[in-house]
Order: sequence, then C-alpha cells, then structure tokens
Amino acid sequence: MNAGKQKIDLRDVARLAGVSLGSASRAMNGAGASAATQEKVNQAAAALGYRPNHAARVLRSRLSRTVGCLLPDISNPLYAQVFRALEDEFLRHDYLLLLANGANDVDRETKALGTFTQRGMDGVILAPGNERNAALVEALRVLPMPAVVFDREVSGAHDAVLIDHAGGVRRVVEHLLGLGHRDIALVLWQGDTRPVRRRVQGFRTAFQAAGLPVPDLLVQARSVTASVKAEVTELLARPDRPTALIVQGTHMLNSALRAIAARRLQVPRDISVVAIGDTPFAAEHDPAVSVLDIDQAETARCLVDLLLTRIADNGLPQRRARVGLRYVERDSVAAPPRYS
Amino acid sequence: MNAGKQKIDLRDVARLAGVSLGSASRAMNGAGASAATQEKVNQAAAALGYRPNHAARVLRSRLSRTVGCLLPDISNPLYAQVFRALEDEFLRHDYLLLLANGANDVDRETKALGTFTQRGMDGVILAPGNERNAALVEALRVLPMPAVVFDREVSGAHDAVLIDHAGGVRRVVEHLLGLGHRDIALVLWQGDTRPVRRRVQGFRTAFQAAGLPVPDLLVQARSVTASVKAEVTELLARPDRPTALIVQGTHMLNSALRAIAARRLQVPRDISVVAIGDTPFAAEHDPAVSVLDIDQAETARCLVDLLLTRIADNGLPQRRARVGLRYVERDSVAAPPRYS
DNA sequence: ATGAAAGCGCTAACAG
DNA sequence: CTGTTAGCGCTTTCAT
Repeated sequence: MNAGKQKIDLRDVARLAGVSLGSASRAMNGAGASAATQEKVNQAAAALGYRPNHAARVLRSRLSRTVGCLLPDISNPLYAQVFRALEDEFLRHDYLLLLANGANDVDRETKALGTFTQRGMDGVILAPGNERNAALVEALRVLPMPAVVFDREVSGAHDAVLIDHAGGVRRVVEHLLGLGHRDIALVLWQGDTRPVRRRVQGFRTAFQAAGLPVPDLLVQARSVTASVKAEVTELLARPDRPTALIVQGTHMLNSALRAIAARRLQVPRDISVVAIGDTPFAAEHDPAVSVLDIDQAETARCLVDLLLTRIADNGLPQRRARVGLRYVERDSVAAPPRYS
Repeated sequence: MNAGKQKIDLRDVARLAGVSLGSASRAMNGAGASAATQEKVNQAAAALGYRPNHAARVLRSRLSRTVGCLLPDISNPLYAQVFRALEDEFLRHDYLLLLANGANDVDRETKALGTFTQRGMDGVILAPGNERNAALVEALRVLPMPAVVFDREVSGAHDAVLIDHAGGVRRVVEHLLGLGHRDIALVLWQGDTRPVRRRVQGFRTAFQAAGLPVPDLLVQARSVTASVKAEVTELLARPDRPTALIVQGTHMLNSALRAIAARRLQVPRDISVVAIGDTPFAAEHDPAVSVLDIDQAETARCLVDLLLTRIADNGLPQRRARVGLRYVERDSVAAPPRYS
C-alpha cells in the first residue's frame, strides 16, 4: 500500500515550495501573496497532489463554504429541478449544497435546521411546508446564519425570492378571457401556502380588472399529491361547466385530464387546459399542454445571489426578489365552444 | 443582541458540570465515563444548549459522520425516492447525507468524487451514469474512502447493492406467458447500463426457459427521457403486433400509452401493459398500470448497512447484496385478445 | 474513571 | 510581502 494517501498537508507544500506555512496558506487562498510565491506554491501543491483539509479550514476560518437547502419534497420534479439549478450555481461559486427533505413536517424541518447549524452552514435556503407554524418561525429566528426564503411568506427579516404566481395566473386568465372563455376553473390544492394564495388572488384580480364576476369554480384538493378526478368530474357535469381549466401541474394535471377524457370531452375543442408548472408529462401529452413555467435557472441565480451577498455582508437591508412566470403556449388552448 | 449565540463550547459544559474537559468529551460520546459524570454533563449541556462543533470534531477524530451520494439525476422520481429513503436511514444513524447529481456526465461525477474526498466524507454511495468509463473507474480506484455501488457493475473491489432486474422482468414475462401472451414487447432505453442489460437478459431467459422463441420486439429509445411514441406506434402497426408491453416507467410509459390510445387499442382488452418502476402516474392512470416496483426502503437499508459496516471495518471482504423487485398487479394486464 | 496536556491542519494576527 | 506564532474546539493519549 501507499504509505500516505491523504497525509500531504500544507506544511509539506510550503516546504517543497521553499516558503513559510503562512505564505503557502495565503497563496492557496489567492490573497496577499506575490505572483512568484503563488506560482511556486501552486506547483508544489500540484506536484504533491495536495488537498486542503476542509475541517481544519472550517474550524479556523469559521466559514464552511457550504449552504443548506431545505425543500418540501425532492421527489416533486419541480423542486428537484430547482435543486439541480442551485447545485450548479453554487458549484460555480465553489460552494457545496446540502439537501434536506422537509416533507411538510415541522419536526423534520426544525431538526434539519439544527443539523445545518451544528454543521456550520454559512447560510440556508428554505421553503418550509407550513410557513405560519410558530415552531418553524422560532427555529428560523434563532438560526445563527443567514437564510433566504424561497417562495414563502415567513415572518422575520429574511431575504426572500418570490415567484409571481398572481401575475402568472392573471396573465393566463386574461389570455383565456380574450379567447372568449368566461367559465374558467382553477384547480389547486388547499394548502395555506403562498403559491396557492397568490394564484387564487391572481385569478380573482383578472376577472375583476375585466369587470367580470369571478366564477365560483375553484377546486381545492386535500393534498398536493391527491387526485382531483372526482372533483373535476363533478365540475364537468354541471350545466355551466367550465370551458377552461387551470390546473396545478405536477400531480393534478393527469387526473384532471382523465376526468376530461372520461366525459368524452376533447382538448382543446371542448375545453382548454393550462397547467401550472412544466413537466415532461405536460410537454409530451397529446395535445401538448400549455403551461405556466418557472425559470429554474433564474430562480436559482436569484437565490444564490441573495444568499452569497448576505453571507459576505450581513449588514445589508432585507431584500425581496421577484421572479416572473413564463407562459408556454402549446396545443391545449383554443377558443371556447359555441354555446347552444 | 445576545452576546453569544453559538459560543458555548465543551469547556463551558465541563466547567458547569464540574468535570474536566476530557471527561465531558467522553461523556458526550457515551464512552468511558461513569454514570454520574454522564448525567452531570448531559444536564449541563442541556442547560447551556450546547451544540458540538462539527468541524473540530472531524479535524480531531478524522470521522465526519457524513457520506456522499452520487446519483445520475435527482429529478427522476425513482432516484429521488431512493435519496429520501437513504436520507431517513442515515439520519437514524446520525449521519448526514450529501447529494450530487452526476447527470450522466463523467466530468461532473469525477468532480463530485473530488469534492467528497476533500470534504472528508466517511464513505460514498454511487450510481455512475457510465459504469465502464475508464476515468470514472480510475477516480473510484483512488478514492480514499469506502464506496458502495448502487445497481451498477463497476470494476473494482467495491461493495454493491444490485437490483434483480432480470428476475423481475422474467417473472412478469412468465406471468404474461401464463395468460397466453406470446408477442411481448420490451421497451427500454439503449444505455449500456446494468439495469438495461439485465432486463433484456431476464426477458430472454423467460422465453428460453419456457421453450419459446424470443420475440424480436425490443424497442430501445435513444435516451432515458426520450419519447417512444413513434417506436411503439410502429410496433403496433405490425401484423404480428405485440399483445403485451413491458415499458420503462418514468418517462416512457406515458408516450407508450399515448401510442396505444392513438391506435384506438384498449388496455387491457387489446393489449396488456406493465411498467418498470412505480410512479403516481402509473398508479393513478385509468386503468391503473401494473408495475415492477423497487422497495426503496429495503434498498436504502442495504446500501446504508453495507457502507456503515465497511466504514467501521475496512477489512471486510467484498460484498454484493441483491434486492428483489415486487410485481404490483393492477388493472392493465389481462389475457391476450383471441386471434382471428 | 478521571484530569492534564498534546495536538488534528489550517488561517489570522502580528511583527518585521 | 513574508515568516513566526497562536489557537479554532475537540478527541485522545498519558498519567494518575
């Protein structure tokens, strides 16, 4: 066996480079060393295959170059995509990203925050399942490192990146109104979270701004993963059945489409459909479903920028970034059928 | 502001407990301290809200209680589920799990392993995208910590957890053969990875064991996320069209079902369908699709057990655990239509 | 079983 | 800009 696998420390590098330990450290950190020293140290490090000991670095500098990320559920493709985008973005900045699944469980979330603290994360990005929970708010208040809240309204002076759900839904409704639709249904889940609240609000605003009555066509499933087939079926059986559906994408689109198919309605001839959140399923469906899409990359950039600038300077005022939604028109939207 | 947020160190705890620093340390680690000392230290720690400094602990003990996990793509729900199960399992053992997306990109994978090394992971769990890539194999060879390979055949003396794809597919084929099906198609992607190879093998074995010719009905999509609508449509147009389809679940099931619907065939009356990998989509489809399902929890337990026992004792011989697949029968399988 | 003391590998503070 | 020195918070000897 090779005698020393990871035994090369900075002292060895310094010795080979013919400089002091301190200079070697400065050279490695790219600050306060002459070009000549830089060069010598870099070469020595490369020659020895030196890898800095992260724990020592963290212990001494009190900076871990690691951030924690607490998301409700990584098996939801939308969050998985955000995580991937975040990972890329942090990697670019030489930061490591830690993931924890909150699973809409305050206990789990609080525990994850505790782990983040203990492991000395430099910062945290989080989207709690229940944003109004007192225990969560308290855990967040005592958090010793900066936090950026993702698309939630959590009380406290945290930075936040907020998705413009209201604006997005409003735009879709206006588009549908323009095509002649009046009976537009909104299918969501009933959770008390910002995205849901704002979508409903955008829905209402669009009708009000157009001087139209807000239709009583709001369907709210019990859970974010529930099927809405029964509810949508019931909706479609009404005499004043909707001519357009705006449906939460990940889990509900499928059951909504099946309810439509079961009643032998055709998309978009008999009914138009827009999904909230883009997925392969929506894109590959026949007809391809128009969607309201989040720009994951831009969202990630915002989150990372907010967190990194705050880690660099905690004196900054509280900031809130807003990210718009993109309406991707595909083949599931048309003018409503003529009324008989 | 509160003067000290995280300034309570073990020295403070020891002082309050009236014992030495060393005893406090031993008490915290639950080894080599008297019950009385244990108690005093625990109380003092609780009273002060002491949280051990992880970096210091790692630096001194050379154990990070952290493992890295390198998966091809977390936005694939199947991997997302495995990750969640792993997270739970490691949390139970007081380990932290780090996730990196390999994205079927050897560069990215190698880099991730480098990060894992530098950050002092105690071990690694990985499912490389390309298991035969030389650079990857080399990166794995020089890895200074134990690795457990998940469902891949990577050369090297690593422990591995292997899913019994061959057995699973064979069982499904045998079930279909028993119902009278002969023209059974297998729809996968064409990647050169163990799961794909073993599924094909199980498919062949089933026919051979039954003394039947292996049908020439293998469809292989270019990528794991590609649509197979065109291919399946072509398949269904043949005079000897298959009466049963076994389809990779996550991305291909949807397009396969659409191809079936487009030809106005009904499941299961005209054609039976079995998906590989369970998803909400399969379960909620109408008719609900029978699937070959991985037991995520058991898989996670195996992986964690293998890794943790090896971390504890690196002298162990190489081990390979096998995990079976569960056939979940739903409504998409029936006897084949009568031949005209 | 306990206390005292010695570092783990690194960065930061201090002189020069 | 550089070398020297101290010490981050903890675990782990080594004596007792």
